[in-house]
Amino acid sequence: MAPFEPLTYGMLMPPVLLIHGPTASGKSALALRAARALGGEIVNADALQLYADLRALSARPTEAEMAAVPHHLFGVADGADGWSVGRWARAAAPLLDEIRGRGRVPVVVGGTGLYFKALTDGLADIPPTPAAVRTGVGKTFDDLGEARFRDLLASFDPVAETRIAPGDRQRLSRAMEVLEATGKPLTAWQAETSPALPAGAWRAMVIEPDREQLYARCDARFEAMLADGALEEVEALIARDLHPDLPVMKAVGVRELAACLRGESPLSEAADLARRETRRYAKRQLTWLRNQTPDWPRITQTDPEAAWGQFLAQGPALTDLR
RNA sequence: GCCUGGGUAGCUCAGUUGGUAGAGCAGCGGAUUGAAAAUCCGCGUGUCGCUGGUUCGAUUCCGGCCCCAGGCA
Repeated sequence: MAPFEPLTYGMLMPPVLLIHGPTASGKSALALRAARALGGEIVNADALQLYADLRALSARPTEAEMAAVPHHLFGVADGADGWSVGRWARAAAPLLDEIRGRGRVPVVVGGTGLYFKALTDGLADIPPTPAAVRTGVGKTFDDLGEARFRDLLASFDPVAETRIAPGDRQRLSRAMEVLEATGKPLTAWQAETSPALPAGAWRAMVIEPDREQLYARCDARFEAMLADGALEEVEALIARDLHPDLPVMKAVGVRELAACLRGESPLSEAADLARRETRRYAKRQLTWLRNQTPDWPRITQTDPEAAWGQFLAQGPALTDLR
């Protein structure tokens, strides 16, 4: 791994450290360890830890942990207010600059691969689309059916239509939505993308534990979440009667625990299903890591001390990060 | 010890009138540009309990053995 190249802007700005890994892999603890070693501040890159509503179920760091080291973008959003990659990136980019400007190392940690990609590869600079356009497009999709919807999309943005897999209503709708809201094809926007972080400005690592061990940790952690009040949390969340399409409502465990609270299934069954969904989620993350960040250094240890040692052993000297 | 039923995929099971087998669930692989804990695509992963026999060929038929469940002793 090459040492950091001098940054092109600002002089001697500390680099950004990115810590990515599947759920329950020990990311938060490692981030804490890294932040302590580097004089860093932790920045959340997890789509669900953004929301104030889900403390236990999203495995957000504890109050004590957040007090020990500065933490940013944890629990800052209201569940009724759905965030997106774009919104996160618009909040994170200036924050990273600000932290670095103070001479501190931002330690970006989370399980949302797309968020990291927005940093390292960039995100198309598409203006937010009005909610009305989105609902309208959804209705059009229902009215036309996928085949005719695709034909319509293809007449304006054939590249997008070809690229999107069969049945992927979400992406087909998004392509149409951007077209309608901006008058410009999604793929044209995407072609103009540039990274938010310059290539030499960051160092990354991926925690990739043995799968069996990871699944066991997922199972154990769900039990801990229940003990930590996850059920009560979901009860409060469903009492808000939010729109089911909002990201908070899609967090792993919400649907299962809500069914249990409605008396539709015993807790043991809800927990079984939630654990299964957690494992599936972890598997999807592993697929992302393997294929989207193949050249990021691998950490196999889940213990923070051991993991940090593993990182130092395969990266540049600690001084290069400071 | 005897009788009956059963041993086939990780689990629950189906099936093959003899040509090495298939469902559900679990699982695995992949895609991923503003819902990404989302959304979508793809894939049976197997000493058919063991061992002899009959047969060109046995998971299937026959014998023996082992294991599990229930019943009788």
